[in-house]
Amino acid sequence: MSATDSTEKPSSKPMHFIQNIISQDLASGLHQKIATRFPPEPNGYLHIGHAKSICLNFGMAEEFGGACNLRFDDTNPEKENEEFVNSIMEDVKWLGFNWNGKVKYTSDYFDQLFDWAIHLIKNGKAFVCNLSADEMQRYRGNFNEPGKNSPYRDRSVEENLAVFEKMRAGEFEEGTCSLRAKIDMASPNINLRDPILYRIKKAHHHQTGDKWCIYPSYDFAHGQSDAIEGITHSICTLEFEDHKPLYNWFIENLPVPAIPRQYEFARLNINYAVTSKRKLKQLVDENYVDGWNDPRMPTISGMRRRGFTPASLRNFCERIGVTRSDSVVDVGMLEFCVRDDLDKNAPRAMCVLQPLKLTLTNYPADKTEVLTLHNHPSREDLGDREIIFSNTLFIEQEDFREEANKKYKRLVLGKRVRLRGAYVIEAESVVKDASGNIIEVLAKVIEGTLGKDPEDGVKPKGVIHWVSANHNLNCEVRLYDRLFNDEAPDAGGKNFLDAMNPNNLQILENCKAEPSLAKAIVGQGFQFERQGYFCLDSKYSTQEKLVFNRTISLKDSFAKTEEQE
RNA sequence: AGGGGUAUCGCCAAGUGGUAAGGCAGCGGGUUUUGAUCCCGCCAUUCAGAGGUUCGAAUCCUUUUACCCCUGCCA
Repeated sequence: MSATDSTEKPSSKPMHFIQNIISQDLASGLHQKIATRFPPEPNGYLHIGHAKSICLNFGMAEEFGGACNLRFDDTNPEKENEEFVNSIMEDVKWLGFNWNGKVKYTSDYFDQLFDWAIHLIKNGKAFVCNLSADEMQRYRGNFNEPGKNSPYRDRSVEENLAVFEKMRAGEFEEGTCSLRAKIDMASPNINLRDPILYRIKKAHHHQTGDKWCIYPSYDFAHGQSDAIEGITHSICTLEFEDHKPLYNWFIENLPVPAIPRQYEFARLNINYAVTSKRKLKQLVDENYVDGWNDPRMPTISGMRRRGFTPASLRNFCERIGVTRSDSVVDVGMLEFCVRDDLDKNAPRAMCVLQPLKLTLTNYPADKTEVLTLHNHPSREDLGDREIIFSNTLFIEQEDFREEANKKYKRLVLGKRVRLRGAYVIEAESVVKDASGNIIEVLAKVIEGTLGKDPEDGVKPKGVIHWVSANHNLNCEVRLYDRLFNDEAPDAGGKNFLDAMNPNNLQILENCKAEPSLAKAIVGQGFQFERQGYFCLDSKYSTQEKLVFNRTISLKDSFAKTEEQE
């Protein structure tokens, strides 16, 4: 909120169509205050696509001074449970949103919904149908042929009332009958061909227990729940557009307390990922990943465990926009958003992932120095930390080469490099094992180079990170790569499992982290200098054994130039 | 007797009759004790195609094409 908003217009983001609709409704006086809702079904964990919907619904309420409800759309007890309810609440809170009042459930309205079903029956607009599922499908017709009226369509109001009451009393088996709206079996919109309002499900419900054995359908429950809650703008995804005439039919034919309006936007798709609860569930159930919150999953809980921040996700949702056209956002956009946030806010630290011993020949073996490093190159408020320097260090294996061309800006035999925050050194010789692997590098410290360039004018080629061999934390680091190699794993008739990236996880043992990382806490992101952004793993990290997840690597233009040669 | 949607740069996306914003990616260059960040520059004579209206069209009209959604007692 800035006092100079009016003068910032040229740089401000243009409004998307939902914002336009809301501001017009407010300007015209249609609404004094808007109300939205985020209506997840608790049958799985939330994913990045839900984040878009959350940001949109809660975002509109925030932006226009309205309220947003969290409402569990719990009309199908067979697929839903409390675990999902809890994870969803946690994810919404973590993203930084507060729902209006207490959590709502569609099941809170089952009594009212039942009364409204009676109302429809009494007005001759609903009937109990005894067609089986198969029969009903045949009566429904198809895209090219109109449906036929159910033989039960003309039951009397009295009979319908009586049979519906028996339905509710549990006198019929599942699948033997259903309550249907009496609309138009010839409608080109199949949703209007006498849709089901209630079906029998003798299932225990996570909120209402065993009170009901009939449950309302999505269509019969959603709009009326919106009306009960005074939702003004009911925002959903494109596939529900065909349901809108039905949504409005209920609103028009029932004595609802308010008139909500439905608006549809395009769901989020991201390349190199799947975002379908069914497929994500399959990855979990068949153990391709380590649970719904596996750091490779595009679930909100997975991304949280991976080290994504709420700000990065919200910024991402802001950047991708809201439209009605199907689109596939490049995962690079998401990666940019995390890097952007973490670069600005994550304290820096050093950690050697694949250690190579480095001995400084002219530095006393019994000497140590305490060096002070800034926690962030530009954020003084993030403070400083101390690092111990000694004559035996670990550097990254890939930061040393016996010989290299001028493009290689790291340590080369006979050449110089700067040890981050410490001295410039020059490599003198290497020690190899029996099979010719370099197991140690010997180098000398160039005197007087702490915080200064060498006096002889021979500047180091680059800077590498390091950690003292006797002053570090042994830890495990997990490097994640995309779960799929195919940018559209589930496009066409493909089996998305065939596209899985076999190298989506690399576990590095015996990494060497600087001692300050002992104070790391779950949820806090660090930049391991020159490597990327990392965070403690909430599941496997312990006091005895630190486990870090790589959230995202740093942009690596060197890797790119190397590739080209 | 099918219906409902959507098409603007590799990817998102503004634009609503006055002569194509911005971001991501990419490509050059500068700064840098992170090959990061940051900074500067380049990146759509053209808006799915074809006609038409107009002084003027991504925007209006006609028509064609492509893609997405809908035939659960799922949401």
